[in-house]
Amino acid sequence: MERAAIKVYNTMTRQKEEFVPRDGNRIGIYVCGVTPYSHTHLGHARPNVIWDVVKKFLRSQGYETYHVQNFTDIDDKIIARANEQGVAPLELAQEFIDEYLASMDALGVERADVYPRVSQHIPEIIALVEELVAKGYAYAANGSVFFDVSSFPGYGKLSNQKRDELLEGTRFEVDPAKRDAADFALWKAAKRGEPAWDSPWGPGRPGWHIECSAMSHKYLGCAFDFHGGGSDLIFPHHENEIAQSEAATGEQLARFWVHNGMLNFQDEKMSKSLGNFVTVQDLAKRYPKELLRYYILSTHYRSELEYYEGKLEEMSRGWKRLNQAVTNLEALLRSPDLRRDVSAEDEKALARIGEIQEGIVQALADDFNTAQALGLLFDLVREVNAYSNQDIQPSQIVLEKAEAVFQKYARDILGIVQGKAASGESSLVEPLMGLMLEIRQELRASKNFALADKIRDRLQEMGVTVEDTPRGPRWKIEGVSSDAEL
RNA sequence: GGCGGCAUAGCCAAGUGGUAAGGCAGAGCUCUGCAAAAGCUCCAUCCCCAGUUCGAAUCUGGGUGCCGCCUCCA
Repeated sequence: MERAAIKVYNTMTRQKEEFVPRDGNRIGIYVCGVTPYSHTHLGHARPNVIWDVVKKFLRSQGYETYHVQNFTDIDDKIIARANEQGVAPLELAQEFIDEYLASMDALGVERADVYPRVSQHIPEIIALVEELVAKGYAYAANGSVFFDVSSFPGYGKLSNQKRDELLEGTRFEVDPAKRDAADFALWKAAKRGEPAWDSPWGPGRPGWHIECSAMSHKYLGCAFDFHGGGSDLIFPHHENEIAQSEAATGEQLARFWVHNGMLNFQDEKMSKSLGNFVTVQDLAKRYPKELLRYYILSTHYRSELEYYEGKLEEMSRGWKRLNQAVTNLEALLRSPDLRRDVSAEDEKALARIGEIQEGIVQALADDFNTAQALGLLFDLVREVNAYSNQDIQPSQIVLEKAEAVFQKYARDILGIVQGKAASGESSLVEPLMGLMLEIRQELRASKNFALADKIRDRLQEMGVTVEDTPRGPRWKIEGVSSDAEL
């Protein structure tokens, strides 16, 4: 198949670069996951939905993807919270991991290929720390091991930080065991009451960044294709990962660094520590997942995205029009008397649909510009609605072509249009509605509008909308094909 | 204090040198028994100043404002 040239913005070089996979068709992706000590919120949903779309798009272009996402299930915050609640830290982590995965399912996000956890990779982590010590990049002190930042010349290359200026204006207390304040822990000596593992330096546990170096290397090797995460991870997390990994292997950690913008709530970053979050579980109960994705994808992934109460309701108006267009198109496609030929007018329509499709591919290939793709999808909405409203009978060929574009991009890749209404559902509804509308048509024909309107009103009260179109009446039940009603 | 990023209509949001996509809201119109849906038309010169250029929202310099990171964070 013909592939579009894919360009991706690389945080490392601060520009868009053409992307070619490391190994032919196979694309290795590592996206930083979460520290599961609290609820999964909308801010977490963003990178997941974005990468879900990226993966699906890349596959539609004929690539294979291998996606790794970690869980940092050993961490100060987990331990602190577990102690508060009197449960085991790993138990607490498991609880939030379950919620996290359920949240992603609720958003229609495809699972990663592997979800490695720190607690299950202690030997790999210890081996990596030992290697760094042996190579002179790290030193042990008081049962802990620190990375010696001065030993790695490239330190700061991702975030553009200068080592001398790093500590200016910092607000935290420096561990006295460190030789330099900028050094960071690879291994932390155990304190009482904390989970600990045996190591060459005594009982302890991994520092924050080391797990990503150990696990990305285990599952993806060196210089894998994409390393992703929120822009808040650029420093220190990703900078430190680079130092650890590249010092140990002598090779590049990842080829493309892809960072998504923050999701703001009332002009502030939504985050667990600020407590200003809305959980995915809660949102998924209130809104269809396709609407949530539509909202997230309506802005380019590198920009900030604003959330506020009522935002989804605002978004839903346009989103409904898109969905309705697809639903109507599919209903029309089922009607028996479509033209099978292709007129000169049809050729023009086919050409326009083809242009739109090509535009969507180009938009997604250009740094995954979902916002632009959405705009094009609305062009298609208008095209299709206008075409279907013509006096002449529409051509099946044209409708099928448009439907295929909606199916592939709006449904399969972006996931912003609801699935086809479950056909054959509820045995009686179809024929009963058919009968009802048939009678109502007869009432209208005999100008008994009062009764005809009463039927329509009463049905509306029950949640069934009836629309009289030039091609006969049409009915729909709100949210019939969704998990939640709007 | 250091390092990034952003600033486009009432709101949201694409567009990185060639004369402003798209969505929501608003106004008018068409279709319609009515309603709904849909379609059509209208609705901005791109934070400010100074440059470069035949030509800039797009490049350069200087302002102003906002956000993120430098502490856990997607």
